[in-house]
Amino acid sequence: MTEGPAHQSAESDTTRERLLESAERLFAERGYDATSVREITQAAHCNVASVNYHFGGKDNLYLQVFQRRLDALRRIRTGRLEQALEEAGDDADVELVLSTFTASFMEPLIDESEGRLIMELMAREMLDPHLPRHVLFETMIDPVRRSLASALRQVAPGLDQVSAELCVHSIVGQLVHVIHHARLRHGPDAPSWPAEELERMARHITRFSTAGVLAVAGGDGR
Amino acid sequence: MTEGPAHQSAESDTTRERLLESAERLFAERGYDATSVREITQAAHCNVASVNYHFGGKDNLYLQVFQRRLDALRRIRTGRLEQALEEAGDDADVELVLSTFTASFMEPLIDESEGRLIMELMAREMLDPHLPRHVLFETMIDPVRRSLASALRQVAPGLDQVSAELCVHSIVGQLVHVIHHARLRHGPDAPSWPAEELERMARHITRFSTAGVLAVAGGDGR
DNA sequence: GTGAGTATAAAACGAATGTTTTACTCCTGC
DNA sequence: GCAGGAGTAAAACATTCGTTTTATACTCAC
Repeated sequence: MTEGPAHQSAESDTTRERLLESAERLFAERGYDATSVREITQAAHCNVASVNYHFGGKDNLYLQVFQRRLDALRRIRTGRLEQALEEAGDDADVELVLSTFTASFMEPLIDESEGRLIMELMAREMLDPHLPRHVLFETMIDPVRRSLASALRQVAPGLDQVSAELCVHSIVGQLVHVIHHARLRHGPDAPSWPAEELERMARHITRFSTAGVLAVAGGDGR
Repeated sequence: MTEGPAHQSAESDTTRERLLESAERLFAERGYDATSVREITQAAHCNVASVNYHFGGKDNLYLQVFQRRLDALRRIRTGRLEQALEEAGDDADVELVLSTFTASFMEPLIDESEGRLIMELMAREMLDPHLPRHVLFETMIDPVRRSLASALRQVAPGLDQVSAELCVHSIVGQLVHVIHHARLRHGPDAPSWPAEELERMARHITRFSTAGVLAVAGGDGR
């Protein structure tokens, strides 16, 4: 009576999995330092010592939270681009690349909370690193940047490597800004964000950046 | 001998001012939670109790660090835009607005460390708020956004209010991304960042965004 | 000179942190 | 039946945190 054994969604999972889920949510909402091991274990309905038993410490639990999601997220980002370029063949253009990338970037923010949390975690980690220096870059940021730069150069032949990287910066900067903006508008603990607003942002960023890339690729006159 | 009375730059200032400077630097480097009152007072060469004596607490010290800089920074951002529009008169165009705003946004990152620190602080505060909700928005973000949106609509008459705000989002997103990118490249404790690299970024963002704004303002065909 | 007020310093306080120790309950293999 | 490992829980651990208290110089008005 006093202890409901299965009245919550993920109650039947392993303690280890419950810890990962609670930690992911709390780290994303409050950051590494502001989240205590006691809060995590309380949310996971288990003892304080569980974190050290299953993960060896708070820092390694934080690392495992990232490693569980990063590979899948990187494959989505890079895979969608390659797939779209392949399907379009010779019809591929800058707008296709940008709408595809923008969509793959924003999808996790809409449909499921899983992806939104790892985006929040990455944004925090960029500003306040608590992971080994290479983790985020080697398994996520650098491959995605290279993938987008390569795709842009395929559809905009006038784009040299340096300009392509600058355009990647402009596009990613706009998209990351969406995350910050959406959190400030709807709060950090909202389960998901309104799809129509995000889609309006996606259409704008695609249009804005398509013109930007073409201008940079085509020299001053076009 | 053991106590150098004036061997440091700001040694002769008041304890209150030394606290503000140490706090600004440490909060910018490590964030609010990761910076302890003891670290701040040690860096300011004074006692732990000084923070509570002069500011009433860590949270109010943090607030005062912001209030000391925000007004000046807002005036730079908005003032430069009005000044440039006034001087150019009828020759004002989108590129002028964007190069002016980009320059005013990036200048604090180059010439002096004072401005760079408040930029870092604002970036952290956006992700992990520790100020009263309204401070950052009412005295900084909203006025600057309105100023840039207004300037854009003056030089791009086809731009409606909603599209102008979306363009502001795109431009600010790129510029904020520069700060994050520069810190990751050159470390959070670098006194300033290489001017030539920032100027290259500024030129790119201006060109990229000019084309973006014109495309959004001009409808699909132009 | 003296007392009120200001500024600084040293020490102590209670609370919260991550981690470790210890004990208890299962379950499994034999 | 029982040794032994895995999982969990309660308690204690040492540290660190922001803050408060107490005491000590210094200044200036009277």
